[in-house]
Amino acid sequence: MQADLSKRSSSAQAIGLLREHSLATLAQREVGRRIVSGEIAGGAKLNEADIAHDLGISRGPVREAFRALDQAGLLRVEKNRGVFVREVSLDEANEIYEVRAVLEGLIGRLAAQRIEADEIEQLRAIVKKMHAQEKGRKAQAYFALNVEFHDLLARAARNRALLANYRGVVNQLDLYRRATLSRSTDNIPISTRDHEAIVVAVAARDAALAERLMTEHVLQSRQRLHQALRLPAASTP
Amino acid sequence: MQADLSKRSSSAQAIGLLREHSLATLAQREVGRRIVSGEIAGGAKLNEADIAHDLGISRGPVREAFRALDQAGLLRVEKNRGVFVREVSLDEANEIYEVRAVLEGLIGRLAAQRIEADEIEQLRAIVKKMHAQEKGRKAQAYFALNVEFHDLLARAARNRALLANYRGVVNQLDLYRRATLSRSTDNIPISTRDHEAIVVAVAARDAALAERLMTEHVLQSRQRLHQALRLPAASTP
DNA sequence: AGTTTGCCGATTGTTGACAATCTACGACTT
DNA sequence: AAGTCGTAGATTGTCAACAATCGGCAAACT
Repeated sequence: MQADLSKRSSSAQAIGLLREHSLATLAQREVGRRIVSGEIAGGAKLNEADIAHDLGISRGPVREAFRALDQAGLLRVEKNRGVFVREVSLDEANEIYEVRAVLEGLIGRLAAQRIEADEIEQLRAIVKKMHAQEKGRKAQAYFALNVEFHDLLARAARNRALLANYRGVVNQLDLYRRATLSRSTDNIPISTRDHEAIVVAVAARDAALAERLMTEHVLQSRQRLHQALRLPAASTP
Repeated sequence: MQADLSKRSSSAQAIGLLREHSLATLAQREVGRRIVSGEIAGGAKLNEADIAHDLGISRGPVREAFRALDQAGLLRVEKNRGVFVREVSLDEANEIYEVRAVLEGLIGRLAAQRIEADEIEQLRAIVKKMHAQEKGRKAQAYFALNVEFHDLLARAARNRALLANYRGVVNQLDLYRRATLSRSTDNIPISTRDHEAIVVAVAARDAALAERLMTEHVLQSRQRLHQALRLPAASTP
C-alpha cells in the first residue's frame, strides 16, 4: 500500500507541520517572510480578509499572527484602521544600528570563547563562498551568505536571549535596508575582509579582539549605508 | 445632569481606554502585569476560558494577547496543550544578564551624551528617595525605585530600539528574580552607591565612565544573585 | 498482573456571523 | 465655490458555536 511517493511525502509533510504548528504560527511565519523578503512593500496596508483568503484560512489565526508580528516590530497595528508593514526611518535605523553594534560585539566576545571547531570550519567555508561571489558581483547571493555568517556566529555565542534579540534587531534593520535597496551598495570586498579578520580572531579565541572587530564591522556597515544615501541612487546592475 | 463623580470618571476612563485600545491590547497589558508582578506563579498554566471570563471578554482577544506575550517571551505556547507562564532557569537568567549588561552599558554611554537637565534632577530625586528607604529596609519600595531609576536612564538614552529591547530583557529577568525571591536579597546600600556614581558620571557627560559603571552594576547585581543562591533561602523580614 | 484499547470530559483550534468603526463620496447649506 | 453633513460600503473588533485534540480512566485482552 505504498502510495505515490511525492504525494505521500507532501501530504505527510503537511500533516507533520500541522501537528506541531497552529495555523496562526504558520501564518506568522509566512507573513513575516513576505515582509522581511520585501514581497510586501514597506508601509503597505495588510487586509485581514485578503491574507486569510490567500492562505486559505479564516481571519482568526491571521489576527493572532498579526499580534505576534506587531510585538516583533515587523508591523504596526492601528485600532479600527488596520495593520501596516512597519516603516523604519533613517533615524530609527541609526538607533537600531547602535543596538546591533553592542549585540554583535557581545556575540564576537562570547563566540570567541565558546565556538566549536566544526563551526569555525563552517565560518571559513562561508567566507570562501563569499570570495567566489566577489568576482561575480552577485549581490543577492552575497547578501544571503552574509546573513548566514552572522547568524552562525550568533548561534556560536551559546546565549539564547542574545540570539533572539539579535535576530529581532536584524529583522527590523532589514525593513530599512530593503527600503533603500542598500543591499547592492554594500561594499563587498571590504566586508569580506572584515569577515576574514573576525574568523581569525574567533579561531584564536581572542575575545576582546573579536568583540572590537564585530562592533566596528557593524558601525562601518552603517557608515557605508550613509555614504550610499549621500550619493544619488546607485545603479542596480 | 452631573452623575456620581467616581462612577462617571471610571466609566469615562473605560470608554476612553476602549477608544484607543482593543480588548486584546488590554488583555495583553493585564495578563503581562500579572505575570511580571508575580500574581501568577511561574510555570502556571493559563486557561483561555478562565481568563476570558475573569476579564469579562471572549476567548478571541485573550488568544491574541497570548500570542503577543509569547513573542515577548513572557509565556510559552504548546499547541493543543495550552499556554504556560515561562520559567527562566538559572542558566537562562545568566544569559539574559549578559545581554542586559551590554544594553545597560549602551544606555549609560548614550544617556551621558543625551540626557536633559531635568532628567538628571529626576535621577537625583530617585536616589534621594532610595536613601530614605535604605533605613526602613522596605525592599518592595526600593525595588520600585530601582526600576524607575533604570527606566528613566533608558529613556534618556533617546533610542527607541534600545528602550524596547531593554524593557523586554528586564521583564524576562523579572520572571527569574521573582521565582527566587531575590528582590529582598539585593544589597541595597551597595546598589545605592552604584546609582550615585552613575548619576555623577552621567551628569558629568562622561560617556565612557557611565558605560563602564552601568555594565559593572549589572554584572555585580548578577554576582549578588549568585551569592544569594549559594546561601540557603535568606530570611524575608 | 500488566498492557493495550477505546471511550469521556475538558481544553484548545478554527470558523463564520454579527456589531462597531472608519473612509469615501455625494448632496446639501451657506 | 467651499465646507459640512450624512449615508453607503468596506474593514476591523468581538463573540459564540463547532471541530479537533489531549489526558485520564476503565474495561478488555494477553
